[in-house]
Amino acid sequence: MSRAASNQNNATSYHHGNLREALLSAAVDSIREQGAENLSLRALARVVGVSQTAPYRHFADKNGLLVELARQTFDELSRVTSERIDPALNCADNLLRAGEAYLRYAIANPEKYRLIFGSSITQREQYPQLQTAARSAFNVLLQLMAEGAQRGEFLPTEPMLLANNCWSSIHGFALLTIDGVFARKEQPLGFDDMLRVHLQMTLRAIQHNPQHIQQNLPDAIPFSD
Amino acid sequence: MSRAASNQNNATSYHHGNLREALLSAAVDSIREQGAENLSLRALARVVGVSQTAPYRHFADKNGLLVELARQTFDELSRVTSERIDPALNCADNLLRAGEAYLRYAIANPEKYRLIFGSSITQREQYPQLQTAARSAFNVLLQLMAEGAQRGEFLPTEPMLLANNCWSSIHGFALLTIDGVFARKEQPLGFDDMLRVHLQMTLRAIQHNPQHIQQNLPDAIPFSD
DNA sequence: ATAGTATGTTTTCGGTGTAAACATGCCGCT
DNA sequence: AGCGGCATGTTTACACCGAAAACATACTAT
Repeated sequence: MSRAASNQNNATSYHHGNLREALLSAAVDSIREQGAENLSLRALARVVGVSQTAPYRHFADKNGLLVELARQTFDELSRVTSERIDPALNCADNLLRAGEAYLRYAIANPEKYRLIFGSSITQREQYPQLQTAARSAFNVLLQLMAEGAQRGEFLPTEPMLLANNCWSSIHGFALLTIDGVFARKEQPLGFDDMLRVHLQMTLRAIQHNPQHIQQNLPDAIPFSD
Repeated sequence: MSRAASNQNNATSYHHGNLREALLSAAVDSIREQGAENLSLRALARVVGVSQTAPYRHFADKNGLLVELARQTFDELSRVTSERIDPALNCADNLLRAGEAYLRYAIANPEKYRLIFGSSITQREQYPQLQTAARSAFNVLLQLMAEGAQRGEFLPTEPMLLANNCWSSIHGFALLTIDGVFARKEQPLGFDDMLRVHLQMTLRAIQHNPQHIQQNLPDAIPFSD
């Protein structure tokens, strides 16, 4: 609010006043439209109305800008998932709720989701902020697994193994959906039902008590006979 | 063998004689080393020893070359998975076998695997050969699901829903592994065991009879107590 | 008021994809 | 055998990109 707001969009001023945020915002628009692969710093500069090298005052290079976007995306993922976890509910339901939030975020923001996992960003290991944000997002899941295992809802094994499985399953579903790989016209269900069925099966993979399975399944998975 | 072989590597000949295959081979090397994002047609031409626009005689554009590589990769995936399916075995075991072959191929060829799903290739819908190859690979899984459901090994629901779940789970695991996202030093198991545990859980998600679950699990999933 | 510094610009380099016009030489037909 | 057409490769050219270096501007703290 202090300086940036007082100066933003003043066409005659030499200093933009808000360039960093303006670039990030334009970058989000750009990757939404053409993907992170096609992001051009020069094009961003043009959109924002600034010289082609001005972005380098705010980001070491193109990769640096992408890293910042990815960091924000991990934080948003942490938020939407942890928001849906309610300590009053059991872990199975919390997994379904957080999983659905995760998938809906990924599918609503496909290019941002691709960005945080894809290979557009290089040398991730050199950006500790990025590692930290990613780890925080994973910890939401890991903690849920630990609690579920402890409470006997999930298999009594290492929470890391449970988390790896859940994350793989949900991550894979997100990407296959985003990439349009599921042949939509051949699907027996609409997308919302598909999503819930997938999450139910994902839960089933790690649930401990078979009677839970018998109780839960018929609600969500349509049987053929 | 006919003309290409008789003329290959003749340094003095104007015509390369083998350019298409030489480019594809060089492209595989290149994406193995630097990823598909960094593939440069000009660099390929240089490696092969040909002018920078010669590749355009064999591929409409860079995307066309990548599409051909992707098509080959899908075919290889179809082969390695279907090779491991043995009609004499039950469907659960066949899923574990084919799943392991799929994962090992993906992990041994990370850049090729990324290529076939990532966004390096654009306008996939314009390449029917690519769609066909992808569909063939998926059909290996889909047919296994149909048989498993019919035999009562898997949940009695639409094979497509079973296949979506398995594929998501295995695909997600492959990508998280390839992308180095699993924090390796925090894993309680070595990679081979991690892989088998994941496949067991993936199977568990769709297995019908709880007693199968009780039988199968202790073999592969280490319990904490 | 002014010095220092953060920010933005100009210029320049080497790299890329790819279109257009041109050169070469293999293959089939007479 | 010779010749013409066509597949294949080359030259040249253009517009774009990331990024480094030297320079210009104006905000901020003293």
